[in-house]
Amino acid sequence: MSKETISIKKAFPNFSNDLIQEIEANSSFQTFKAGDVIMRTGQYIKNTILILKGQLKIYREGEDGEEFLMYYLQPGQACAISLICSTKNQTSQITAKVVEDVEAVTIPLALMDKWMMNHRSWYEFVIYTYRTRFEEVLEVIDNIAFRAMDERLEFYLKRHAKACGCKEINLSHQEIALELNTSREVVSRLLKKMEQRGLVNLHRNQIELLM
Amino acid sequence: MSKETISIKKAFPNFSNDLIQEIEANSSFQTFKAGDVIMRTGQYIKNTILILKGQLKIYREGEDGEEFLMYYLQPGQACAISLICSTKNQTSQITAKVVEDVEAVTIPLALMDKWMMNHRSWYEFVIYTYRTRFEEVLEVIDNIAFRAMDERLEFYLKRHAKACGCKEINLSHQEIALELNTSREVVSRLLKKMEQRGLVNLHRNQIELLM
DNA sequence: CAGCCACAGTAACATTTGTCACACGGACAA
DNA sequence: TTGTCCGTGTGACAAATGTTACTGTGGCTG
Repeated sequence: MSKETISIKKAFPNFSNDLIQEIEANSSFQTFKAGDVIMRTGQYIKNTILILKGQLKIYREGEDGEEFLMYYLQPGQACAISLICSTKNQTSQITAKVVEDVEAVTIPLALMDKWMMNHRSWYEFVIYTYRTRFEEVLEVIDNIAFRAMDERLEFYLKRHAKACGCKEINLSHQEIALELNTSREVVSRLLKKMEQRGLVNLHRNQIELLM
Repeated sequence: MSKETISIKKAFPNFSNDLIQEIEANSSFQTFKAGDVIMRTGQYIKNTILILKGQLKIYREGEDGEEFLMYYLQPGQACAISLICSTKNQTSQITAKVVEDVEAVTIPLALMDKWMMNHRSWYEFVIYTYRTRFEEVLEVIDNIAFRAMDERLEFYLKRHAKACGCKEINLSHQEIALELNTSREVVSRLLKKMEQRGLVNLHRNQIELLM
């Protein structure tokens, strides 16, 4: 068994052996460096990307270059948007940026439809991806529609901690401000209040979560 | 050809004859009155609903009963959420309320998977629904993330006019405020400004769009 | 007609968020 | 060491939005 097969199996344990063979025969293995932008708003989507290793963030871009974080992609996941856009020659509505170096396989969109019909495990994966991403996006809407910045910041920090699996968040206030589409000063202000409430400890380039 | 067959054919022209026969054999025809709540946050989803006539609005509910409009459903459409939740015994994340009296067919979720495999036109419909709803939700995120209330109000009015196909919007300021999750006074204020800019004419219970 | 009610307008004020200006300290390089 | 960034903290102010309170008006009903 090739090294690649093993890592696909590991990241996507529910895929059938048939499917994994097909993936290997038709996909290309790629790596991306932290900071790379894999997909950009307005670009045509030609491939679906399955993440084997690393981490991506998916965000929406405003007209004046503002960012707005939607969610993270991790090993065993795929970009719902790229799955959705498959049928038509669609342009991407979002931007994907590498957070941690990524290993991935890219699959030509043309195969999507075929696999949906022929591979039960692929079908289930796609439906599952749709569902979970849709739910995630609904949660994002809740946050910006119903909650003020202080709650959103708290939510953001918790989500980040969960994604990286630790309580130390190594981000500058500026970076956080970008992802929440607010300003650094506001983030500093709110973090200071959180520190006073005993929810975090603040260090240079690091926020220690106490929740 | 039964009356029902005709209206399904009309609302869903891309469905194959086979599929329509299956729908008729397995679905139940239902009507709902304006104001009815068809689906509510937290409820289990047992059916998919295909709209034949009328109009629904889908919104998200906040913890304190706030509403937040996501999109409208019209004839020829189905609730993406109900399609998505199909596989698992999922509870609804949204609420659906009837705007104009609705005629619809409801389909047991159990058939979804089967049809996905056996009916190409159903498969395409589902994928198309996913895609368009996802895009719509992304647009909603743009609005609340990047735009101030005045722009959101403008967008809301335009969308509403489009949905009802006319330039006269028969809504009170209070109703609009609910859907945008703001207060009536704010809506009044902004509408007044829009009137001064010559974008609308204001009447009792009616807003006339001049854009 | 009188009374009631929903809708709309508006002033005054509180709160939240965004913006500008500037100060401080650590890290690092010349 | 000195100077230069970068990240952070903070005060002062502006703008947008939420809140409270009150007014007027039209339509409906008893």
